[in-house]
Amino acid sequence: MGLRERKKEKTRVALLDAALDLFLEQGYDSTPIDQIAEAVEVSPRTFFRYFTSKEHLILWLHDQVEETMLEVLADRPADEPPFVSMTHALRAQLRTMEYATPDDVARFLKVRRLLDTTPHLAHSTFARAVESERRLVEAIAARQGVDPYESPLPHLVVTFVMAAMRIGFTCPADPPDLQKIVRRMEETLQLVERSLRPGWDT
Amino acid sequence: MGLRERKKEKTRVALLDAALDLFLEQGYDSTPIDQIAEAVEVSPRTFFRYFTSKEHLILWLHDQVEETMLEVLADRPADEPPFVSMTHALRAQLRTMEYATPDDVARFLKVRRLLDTTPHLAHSTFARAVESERRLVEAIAARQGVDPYESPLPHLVVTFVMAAMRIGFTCPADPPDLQKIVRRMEETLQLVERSLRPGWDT
DNA sequence: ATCGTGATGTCACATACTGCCATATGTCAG
DNA sequence: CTGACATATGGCAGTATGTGACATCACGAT
Repeated sequence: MGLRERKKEKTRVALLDAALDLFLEQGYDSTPIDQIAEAVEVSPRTFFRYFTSKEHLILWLHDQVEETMLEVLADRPADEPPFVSMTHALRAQLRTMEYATPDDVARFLKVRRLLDTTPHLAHSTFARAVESERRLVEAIAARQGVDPYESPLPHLVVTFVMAAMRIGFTCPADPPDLQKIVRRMEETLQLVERSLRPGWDT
Repeated sequence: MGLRERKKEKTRVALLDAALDLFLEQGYDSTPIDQIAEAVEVSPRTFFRYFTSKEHLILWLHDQVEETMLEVLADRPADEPPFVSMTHALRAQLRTMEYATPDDVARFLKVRRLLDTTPHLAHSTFARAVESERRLVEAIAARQGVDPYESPLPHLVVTFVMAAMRIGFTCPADPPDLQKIVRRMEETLQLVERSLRPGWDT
């Protein structure tokens, strides 16, 4: 990896970390872009070349999650029942979270805490989650060769599985503990699996 | 109802209708607030006294839906299984949509068409939907006397039922036909009911 | 008729973003 | 090592969203 790319990556992480700390310290709305740019000694104009908007700072981690889930989904055998594939994709993500680096864990928890105090950001996050689910639906529908806007089944499969993630994420972080969040997601997923009638998705 | 209130209501609807027509004509992003205010001969500052933001124009109808669902939920007998109460709340909403006034139907379909061409607005709408679900979860949890952040059950109940609404809403409106949308929501809800194992929510 | 309350308009202002062009810096070929 | 190219960055000007403060006007109760 060239010097250029490394430098860019460094700037991106620096902007993210500076922003998270400033947000937690003095509030999201009270932190202008200029201040974030100032903290990492970068022009405000440059900020928008790394993140399309202020919100995007918060959604960026989320985008990474979506990406890995789509990759796992693509690697599952094509003849596997879609619900099972989805549970695998979610569990792979849970494992990724369990074994994340301390820095990543810290960032995740900072975002999590921020969402508790800034409803607007929570909304954006859920909006992005819905968007992710739409892409997952399309992936599953494509694999089955059905039109996702004709059959509701792919949509239901995704909704049922992702419910576990959303519910686990919603429980208040007090104190913030990633392991606890992951465990709750796993428990909820098992509850969903138990609640469904065998063969419901055929 | 006094003249004052009637006038306010008239202004609100005028702003909404003018905005929807302008948005559909020339696009959401290309329509500044000033133009909407100009169209109903009101100062831009006044616009923000009726709608907290440009997005709020689109979310306003949605807020009405949430309100009626919460009311229906509150009227259901306390000993009814929560999942059944939720299905009643949703079906009440479906009936409201079926028998809406032509003006309301037109507004609904305009919003629906707008969401197809403006992803950003679709995101906001879904974010608001998640927020509504949160309030429904709290209502159901309160009725059962459980902490919604301890037990995942109220959350699952709401997610499962509202999935039908979301999926029905998502199908493309081509041509826009409210009856078709309502029918699709009802079908999906029945599919959800069939997919769940009896007694799953106890 | 009049007075108080609430709706509206006007102005000033902070902040989020965007386009444009000049400059600086990494990259690669010779 | 050097020059040419590509790309990242900075600065500036401009547009749009949203907010606070204050004056003015219209409705409504007495």
